[in-house]
Amino acid sequence: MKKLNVIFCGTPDFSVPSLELLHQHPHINIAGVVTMPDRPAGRGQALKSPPVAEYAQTHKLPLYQVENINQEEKILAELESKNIDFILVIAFAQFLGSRVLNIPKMGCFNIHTSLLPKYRGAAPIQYALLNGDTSTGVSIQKMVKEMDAGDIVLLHEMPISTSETGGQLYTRLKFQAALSTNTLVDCILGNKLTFTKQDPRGVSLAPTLKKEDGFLNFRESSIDKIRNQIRALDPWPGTYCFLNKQRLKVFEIEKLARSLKPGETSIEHGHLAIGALDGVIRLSSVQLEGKKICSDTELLNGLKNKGGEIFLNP
RNA sequence: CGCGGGAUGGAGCAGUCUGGUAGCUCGUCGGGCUCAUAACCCGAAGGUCAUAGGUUCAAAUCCUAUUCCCGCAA
Repeated sequence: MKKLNVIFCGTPDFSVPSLELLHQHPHINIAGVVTMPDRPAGRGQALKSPPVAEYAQTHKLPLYQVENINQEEKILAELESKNIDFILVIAFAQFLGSRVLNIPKMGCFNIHTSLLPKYRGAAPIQYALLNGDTSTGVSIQKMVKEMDAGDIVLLHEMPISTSETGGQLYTRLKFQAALSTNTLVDCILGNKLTFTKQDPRGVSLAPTLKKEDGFLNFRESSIDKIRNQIRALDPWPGTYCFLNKQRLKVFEIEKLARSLKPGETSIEHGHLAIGALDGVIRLSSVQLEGKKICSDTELLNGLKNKGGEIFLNP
């Protein structure tokens, strides 16, 4: 059987297992890997390659690192000349213009980590958890010019456990995405692709999260909302409030059988407690800026100024 | 050299500026009180102050270098 020529577009570690399975597939030839440029990252701001770029370099795949593929005339012309069968896009972080969409004969397929048409956009995993959904999944859509609006080719539903964090779900979806990639390839090779239009009534959006989305507004939130916010945004961007004008990350909370007004705080019995809309929350695992994660009891043991209003807004 | 905080008994911290007996809140162990207790009272153990040099009569503290941890930013 003739090998299919494929271009892979992706950037973070999330994309790597899918690229790996694709690369190892006997009937696939990776004609190109497109990813973001190296960026300064982390403490010290050392230049760092995206994980997909590292994989491509290790396995000597043709690599294109570009800020915006749509503006790279030379690379576009080169890819157009390669007789590409399809393009696979996973967590690429770039929008594909019509010129790119028209490169492959079969079209461009995108792996999206929600059950489309739900949660179109950049942060579907977090939004599923923020909303307390009990299931999510992996969708593969045939890309069109509108973001995540293409016909559905493949759906795989997965249950979400009540205590699952964003990081844990991310990891599970990462490997399911790779399995779905394989299924997609099998469907293409067997000529068994089906295309299902997205139901416009089910569309919802999951726009890119900002740091401020991690701010815990106890005064105006229910306990369930706070709990979902904490697990959805763990490990990124993380959730926080303020303690004596210092940033305090919050990792775990408990419900306390006490009575406090929404926004009111208390530090009795070694508990850092604050009132939410429908009950009292204990911040049982926290981290002060520059410090390590510890329990609220440990934090209070070392705290000198234990009086007054301890939570402040930015 | 992106900005900044930190390393002190088992935990979280103070003490460092201004060098001179190792301190606080807990935990642990022993005892007491109590019907009882996560509560209260009394007592005890436990630290070569991250590492290596230097200054000094004397260094957790001042100087130099190194290692490790973390927040921001990306």
